[in-house]
Amino acid sequence: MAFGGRGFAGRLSIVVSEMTDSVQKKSRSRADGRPGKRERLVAATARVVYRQGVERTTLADIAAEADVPVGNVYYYFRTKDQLVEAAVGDHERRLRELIAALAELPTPRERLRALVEGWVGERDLAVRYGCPFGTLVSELDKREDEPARLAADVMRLLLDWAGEQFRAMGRGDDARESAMALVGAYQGMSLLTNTLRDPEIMVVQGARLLEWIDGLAEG
Amino acid sequence: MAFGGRGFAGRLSIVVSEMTDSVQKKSRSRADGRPGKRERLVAATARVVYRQGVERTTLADIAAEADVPVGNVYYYFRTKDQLVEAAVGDHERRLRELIAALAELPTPRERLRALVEGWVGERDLAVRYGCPFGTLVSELDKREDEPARLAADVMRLLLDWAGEQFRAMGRGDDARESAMALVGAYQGMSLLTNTLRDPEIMVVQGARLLEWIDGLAEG
Amino acid sequence: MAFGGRGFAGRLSIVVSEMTDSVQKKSRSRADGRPGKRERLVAATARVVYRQGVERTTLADIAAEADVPVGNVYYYFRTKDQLVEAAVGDHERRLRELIAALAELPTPRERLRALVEGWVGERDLAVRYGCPFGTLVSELDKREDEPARLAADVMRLLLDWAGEQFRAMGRGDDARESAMALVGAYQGMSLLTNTLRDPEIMVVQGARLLEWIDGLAEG
Amino acid sequence: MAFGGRGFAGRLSIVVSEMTDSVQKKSRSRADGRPGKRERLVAATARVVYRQGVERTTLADIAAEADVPVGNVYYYFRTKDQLVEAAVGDHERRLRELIAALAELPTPRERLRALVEGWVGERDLAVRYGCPFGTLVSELDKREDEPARLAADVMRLLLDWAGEQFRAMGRGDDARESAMALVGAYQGMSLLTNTLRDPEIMVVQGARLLEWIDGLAEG
DNA sequence: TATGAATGAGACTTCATTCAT
DNA sequence: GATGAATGAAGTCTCATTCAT
Repeated sequence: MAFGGRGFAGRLSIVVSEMTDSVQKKSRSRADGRPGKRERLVAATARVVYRQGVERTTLADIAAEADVPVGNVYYYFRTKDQLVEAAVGDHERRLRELIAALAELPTPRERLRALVEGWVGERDLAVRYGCPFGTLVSELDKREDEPARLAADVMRLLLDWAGEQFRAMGRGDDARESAMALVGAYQGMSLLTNTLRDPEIMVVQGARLLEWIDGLAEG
Repeated sequence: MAFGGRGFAGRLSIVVSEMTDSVQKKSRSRADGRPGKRERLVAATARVVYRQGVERTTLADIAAEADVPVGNVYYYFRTKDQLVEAAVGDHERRLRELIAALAELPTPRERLRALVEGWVGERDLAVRYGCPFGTLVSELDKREDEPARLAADVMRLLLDWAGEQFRAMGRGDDARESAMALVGAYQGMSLLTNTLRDPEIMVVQGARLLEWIDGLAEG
Repeated sequence: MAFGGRGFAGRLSIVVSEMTDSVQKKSRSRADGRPGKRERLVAATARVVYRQGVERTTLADIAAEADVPVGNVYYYFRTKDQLVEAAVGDHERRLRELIAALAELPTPRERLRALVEGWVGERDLAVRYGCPFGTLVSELDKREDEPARLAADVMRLLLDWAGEQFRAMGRGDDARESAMALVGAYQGMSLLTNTLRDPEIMVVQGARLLEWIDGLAEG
Repeated sequence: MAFGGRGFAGRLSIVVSEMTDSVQKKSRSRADGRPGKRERLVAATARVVYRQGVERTTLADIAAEADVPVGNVYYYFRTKDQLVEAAVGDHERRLRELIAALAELPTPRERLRALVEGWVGERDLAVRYGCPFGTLVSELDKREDEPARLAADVMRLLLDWAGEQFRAMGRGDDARESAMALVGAYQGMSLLTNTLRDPEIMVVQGARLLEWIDGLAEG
């Protein structure tokens, strides 16, 4: 899930662009001007898996996207599954960054609004490949292994955060229910946007969500 | 998409059970007491793909599920993709049957309610594997081939039907928008139900949808 | 080898057309207006094998070309090899017909000339698929089984006949050698015509052969 | 095409033996005493295809002949066709080597003679499997793909070279025609030699070619 | 650490041949 | 005799993983 987007005063744009850009040769998290291979591999996995799905993605694809020799991948990750787990972890990292960014907004209502606006802002991505995290979860949910469990945890993180916002708005009774509705609606509209290749769906459904949020009484 | 469920006076239960049962050796669509192999293969594909996803499903899996020798599969389908296309077609068939069954209800509101109740009725399936059609679509959406296009068509069929119901309720202005919200909500809650392995999500979110439908003014 | 062609007063055109035409539904060697299935299968084999080569030709290809159900082929021929043998036999039959037709010409020189002219007349076939018999022989020669042996026999038949003509021209000493030169030249020019897809090669090299034949002293 | 043979002062024997020998474990183009795998695979392909034909040759055959695990073949060549293309390229390489060797002879007449003598010198090979290149071309000519086109190019290379020799002998008018006659004759006699399993055919027909070459006036 | 190369299990697919009716 | 369907061996190709250096 590109959990947030450009809507929130551009603050989330970097988070999103990570999902968009391919090999970044000029990052500078290391002396030689590139992120470490481990990071490159994780990011590459997230990106390629987003485009192709887990099963259709080969290690060769990932290695190529990360610009790392295939044989070298195994120095950092013992199996393909560990790479997938790391990619899930990457989604968690982005989610946490998003949450941190949203925390700067004064009210829970504004935070929720910014979240939705971010989603809508990413609609062009959703048109082609759906929700980066949702489509991954959907594929992993068929399985019952570590990657699947980790992915569920990340989903819980988002739901919990959203629940907290609703609670902070005074809706203690149905906070969790509302969180489910919010995130569920996002996942659903992402799927339809992707299936019908129509970005307007995100716009219209996003507006419905904003209206709903605005209409919620404080407590 | 197990498009409908047990909720509607049990009328849809057969439709749903197709997705649940495994090899049926005692069907009777042919003299020897079994459905034709072609049908068996299509149904088997839909079932196994639902459980494992398209890419993780091998022809051997399908052949075994259909109780057909692997080599024989190719007498009926020239490629794995054609099998997937046929499985998508099977989802369409089930959707059309569901729509036909719902047509017997007197008002659009009742039809929409029955649809939602059907979904909720299937929640145990959703808990383990998500929406049979939604998860398939999610996987196929990464592709740009015939199976993907066919799947999109089936999704459109459901959206169009739902749109008609809303229109028949006098909501010409936002009929399509409402259809998107309805189907999107179902897809979203199916995903969350599946991810969190919690059937209650379907119950609670289903109730929200019913409330929403009930609250819609006629025109 | 389309052993002869249109050159010889059109007499050989039928022989050749057999190689060209596809399914002939209006032949009348039987009451129902079609040749027997056995004949159809043999002719179809010769034709498809000519176009595709032995190994690339499947029984399904042959059955389709002969308009015979696949399962039925085995009533007439126990194996694919027997079909190939029969096709070789078909080439022999055509060669014998050609020889019989040529026998009507008064002198051996005229007979040899007619043979060459026939070959040149067939050049458009050779451009696309080479010599019908030569390419078959070339493929079978790698093998050491019955089809290969039969094919060699047919080649011998042609060489023997040509040798007789040269002998009848009084060239007892090198009759066989001349026959080899003649047939070899034909095979070679067919291959080059086919490889370069240039019918003019047949025309030019055919003219050389005619000159050579004309220049041979009687004894 | 074992384009040349032992006739030319033994100079071409190595070229030819490449076609004859099987797995060479004691070559020394690398430190470990074996040629690179890529080379081994190409050579093995040329050899096995020569013996069995393209279609009857499996990757397993090639891998075994090259002493390489089957799965490893695909590290070097992505498809069987690419292996065939490489084998065609190998024939081209041998042809170029032959041409280079022949270039050392002072006159075109001697070069053409040496070519023919080389062919005759290889007759034992031709007896069993025909012309290594001609039989390959014959099979590929039925197709219309890259291997077929490449093979045609190699044939053109030989024809062009031969044409140049005839031209250098002053036969500008019919140089190309003579080249066709020469190469065609070789292909034809190779086929007959192979079909009848008689090496004498090469001797006798080779002698005819030499006589012809000798009899050609300079200009 | 890094890397090209190697490996083998297993996937999809084809097809000659056989079977049941 | 005729036919659709069935069968299984074998072929091509992919890919996660391991190895040797």
